[in-house]
Amino acid sequence: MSQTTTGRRVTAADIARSLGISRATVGFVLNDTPGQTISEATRTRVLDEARRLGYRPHVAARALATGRTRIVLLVLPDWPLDFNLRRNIEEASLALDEAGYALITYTPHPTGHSRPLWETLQPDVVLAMAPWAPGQVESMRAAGVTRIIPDPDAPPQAEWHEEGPALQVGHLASLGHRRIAFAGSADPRIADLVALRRHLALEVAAERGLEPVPAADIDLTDASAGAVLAEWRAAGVTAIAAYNDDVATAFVGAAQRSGIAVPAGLSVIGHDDTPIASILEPRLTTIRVDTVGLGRFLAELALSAVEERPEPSVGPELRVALVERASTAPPRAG
Amino acid sequence: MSQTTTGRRVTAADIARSLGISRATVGFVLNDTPGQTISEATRTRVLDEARRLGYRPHVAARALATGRTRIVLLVLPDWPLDFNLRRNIEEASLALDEAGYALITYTPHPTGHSRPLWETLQPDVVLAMAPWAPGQVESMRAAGVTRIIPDPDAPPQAEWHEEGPALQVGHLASLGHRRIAFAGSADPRIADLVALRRHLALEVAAERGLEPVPAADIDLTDASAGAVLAEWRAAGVTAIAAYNDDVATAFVGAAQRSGIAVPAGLSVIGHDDTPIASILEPRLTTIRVDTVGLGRFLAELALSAVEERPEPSVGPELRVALVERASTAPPRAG
DNA sequence: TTGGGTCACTAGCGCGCGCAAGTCGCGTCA
DNA sequence: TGACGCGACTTGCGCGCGCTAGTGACCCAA
Repeated sequence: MSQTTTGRRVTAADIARSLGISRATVGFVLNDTPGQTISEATRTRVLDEARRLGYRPHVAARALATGRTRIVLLVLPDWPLDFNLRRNIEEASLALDEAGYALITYTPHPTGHSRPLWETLQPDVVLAMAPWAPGQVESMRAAGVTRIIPDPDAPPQAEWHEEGPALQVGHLASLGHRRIAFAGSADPRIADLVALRRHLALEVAAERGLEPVPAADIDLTDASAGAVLAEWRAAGVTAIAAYNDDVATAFVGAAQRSGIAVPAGLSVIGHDDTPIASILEPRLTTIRVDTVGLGRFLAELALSAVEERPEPSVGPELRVALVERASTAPPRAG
Repeated sequence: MSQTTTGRRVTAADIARSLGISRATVGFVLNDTPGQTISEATRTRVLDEARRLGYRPHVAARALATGRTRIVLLVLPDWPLDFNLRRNIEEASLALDEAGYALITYTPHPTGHSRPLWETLQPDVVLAMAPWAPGQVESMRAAGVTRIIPDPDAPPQAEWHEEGPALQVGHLASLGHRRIAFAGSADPRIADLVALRRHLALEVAAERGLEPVPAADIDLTDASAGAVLAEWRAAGVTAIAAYNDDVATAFVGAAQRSGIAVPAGLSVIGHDDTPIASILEPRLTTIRVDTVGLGRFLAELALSAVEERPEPSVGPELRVALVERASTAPPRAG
């Protein structure tokens, strides 16, 4: 028996009426309200009746009464959602769900004129993975959103968890490579992240006293990897650190097409450990990121904002890790 | 001056108080309530004051009062969101926004145990692009969702707007090709759509009295297109109709790698007219789908459900169109 | 016997909004 | 002159829920 039978939705008042008790009692039981003592008998009667009637709290009514919507809005950049990000979001969604919050993802489009979702949804928290664009913060504030992450008032701090490039370069260097190149993607939507990883790679190379790292961004949709590779080979490059596994794949393909064996003649290391990395021949050495941990961290961040407790610190389990496979090897002697 | 100044949110009552009029009048003005006569003077005073105070209606309160959330939930399959689909959604979102509805997209994940979004959001309409999975409909009904599209009670009807394969085969046949192959994608997530397009292609070929169409699904992540192509060539295939532009691209690449010129030695036609189609060399002949029209149609479908008016019929502008470029040509004589 | 202190509840307000029903003054027409 | 219609409002309820401020009944110590 549920609301479909009666046509009207089942409310807490229905439960109370059907049991001959007050609405407040029902509310206390259903919410486990602290500071209220309810006899075990009543408690189970309420719970059973709620189940029997198919009761579902009315979210709008609850939102009106509490002043919170229990919605977390995750603003995504206009990227192609890569494998990791998707798992990430899913994990965050799961963790938030357990805490009674719904995670909704949203990609504002520059050309679209539709009202941003934070106006229509009035979420408790708005979360983004990249810095806010100008105007967004004002728009959110005007819409009544008070909890915004990253905090627009805080000084810009170091990007999260970007230790992959250091691991890539470190690994290649420890194998004995001296001339390493960094390969990015030319997709304009991820330009910031590409630039960041490139910067970090160059930095680490300099610290380790390697020769200057040449860098180039390739277009995955054309054959530009081949041309870049030829250039780099001419310049004596023996290893490539790629922005992600897709870019790495493009270079492995280009190498094979020009008769260069991987890893004997060229080492390539990817980033993200996407499924393709372990399928490819040779299997890709890459950087694994802890998507599950990252997702939970994201959820924790949102919850800490809405429940006003201190921000979680990045745990050690969020660290990235090197996954050594078959696409890297010491440079050919001589 | 807005609610950020006072700390509390601005309500319609604030406007009324500040103007010395009743809350109802404010409501009538703000909603353009039909059947109410409001003097022009009062109307502008209310509107001005609302703007001055930075009034935003409280969505939860409105939802509680009206019984509708003005949310449309679009359930997406676990596909990689291709270019067209994204444009599609964006257009639908825009059209719905104009009508005062918010479009939220959601991908239920089989492994995720989080509550489906239709339970937490209580949307007015739930919309999907593919048939419902078992259990989903029950879950939605239990959550109180009454408007479900496609209607689970209606007999399964022909899929929307799938005329692309017929156009592909028709075009190739009219160029003089007699042995045409259909190339699908092996991605399991889009297996249904691939199967549908394959089926339609075979059907049209049979109708046109062509020789039986060989078909194969390739994995875009490996080199399987090359092997398939070799086989087809041996069987006398002169043209390929591809599931989408990506698959077409894979075959163009495979052909070039084995020294077959496109379109002189092999015709390839794609589907979707993604950006890559016009960039590739040779530029891809493909099928353009009216994403904008389709998006508006989707929005119209949702609105018709929520406002209980008849479903829109598919307009002629939603038809697919052949985009003739450089990857198809008559077969080589002899 | 009385006062105080649990325990297990109930009465009822407030959240912000939509809207049905009522009010009041003013012109119009028989 | 009174009935009536109409424009321009106001009064007030209800949506479903959370939760504060009670209210009895019962027990126990003084």
